[in-house]
Amino acid sequence: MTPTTAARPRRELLLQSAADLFSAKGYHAVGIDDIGAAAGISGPGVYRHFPSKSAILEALCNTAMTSMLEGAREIPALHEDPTVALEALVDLHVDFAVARRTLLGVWMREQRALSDEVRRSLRTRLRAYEQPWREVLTRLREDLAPQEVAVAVTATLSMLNTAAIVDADVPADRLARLLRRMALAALLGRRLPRR
Amino acid sequence: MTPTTAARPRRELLLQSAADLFSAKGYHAVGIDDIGAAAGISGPGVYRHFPSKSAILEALCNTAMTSMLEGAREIPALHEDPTVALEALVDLHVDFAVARRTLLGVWMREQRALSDEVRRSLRTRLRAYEQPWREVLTRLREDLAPQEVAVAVTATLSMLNTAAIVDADVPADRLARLLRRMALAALLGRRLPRR
DNA sequence: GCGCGATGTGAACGGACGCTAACGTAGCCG
DNA sequence: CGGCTACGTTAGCGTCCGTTCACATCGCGC
Repeated sequence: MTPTTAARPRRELLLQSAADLFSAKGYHAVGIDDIGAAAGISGPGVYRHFPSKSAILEALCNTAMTSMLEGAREIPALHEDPTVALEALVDLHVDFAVARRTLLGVWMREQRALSDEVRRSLRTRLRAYEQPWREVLTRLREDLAPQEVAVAVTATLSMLNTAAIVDADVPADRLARLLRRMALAALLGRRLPRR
Repeated sequence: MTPTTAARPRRELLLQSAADLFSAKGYHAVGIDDIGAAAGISGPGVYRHFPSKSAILEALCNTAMTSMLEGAREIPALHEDPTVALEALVDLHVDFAVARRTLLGVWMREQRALSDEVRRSLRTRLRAYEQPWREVLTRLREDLAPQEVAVAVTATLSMLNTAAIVDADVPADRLARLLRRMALAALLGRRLPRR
């Protein structure tokens, strides 16, 4: 578990609590008082750490996005073989989706609650995240038009993100392996790619 | 297009307007006044047709669910060959997802706004919808544990539902074919199933 | 013509909730 | 100590919005 209450700075505690609450009940069903209470302070004390409720959500979504981008940036350059690169991308995303499921769930479901401006920024960063996927897939699937490549990537990520929603009665490593296989099959098509 | 305004009963118009608005802005960002205005009446007149705002959302979600269930119920019995049955299920869902994209989008994103009771009911019906998928897939994939089959089905549907979100710059039939292939590949695995 | 149900309207209520205000206290630094 | 900053607390303001009320209007059966 996380190092207990007092040691961890309040701001982190608030983010964690808010993530859990948003994930469980949805952004609009959670009040500022709830968030504060879950972090050990009550109500308006939250405003000592965040300027608004939506700023908390924004921070969570940005954390999620940053976490994703961080890992994926250098993958495609590392491998000449596009199949290997694709496998690396899938692995990376699956691991992330399984490990930070609540954060990912919040990001997926609560974007609507953000201002247009912030949403645009997040969408831009998402496109950046998808970029290496598209590049690699373009090399592997010459039968697909560019927009089809884009759709295939979006659809695959959507499938992988199920990890954030699924009931936890499947052990994490088994879930990860299953999703990994499904994603690669979906992206590469059923005719065996190689080997 | 749909038969114009006056002819169609107001209730249907309200549902259509609400679906469009919810899909575009999200449930919480849409006011009763907006819904009324979009349907040609204003504000509280909506309450002549629905008891509450959430009842409109409920009606929309139920329509979506019913529409899905209706088609899928008798598929698996029709075909002895599980592969054929699976293809039929995929086709059915893809067609639905492409044809009623706004409705599906609302159902996907706005469930949180419903009461627990209604949500439970919808989840139950969703499980019923997924049942034939699980049966067929169980026959085809003896390597998967039952929970894994369930996850695979959920993940696949999640991927197919991307059709409701994707930017419309891919023609519907091409989108449908792409998603169909991806779904079958994901479900059957990359080692060719047969033939 | 006359009740009467169905449908729509503008006005207003009431509760929830995000956020501000005013104030207390503890630690730190000179 | 004196004072500044960081962090909390309780009380309450203001607003938004779903919902209700009281009241028109229209069409229709008797």
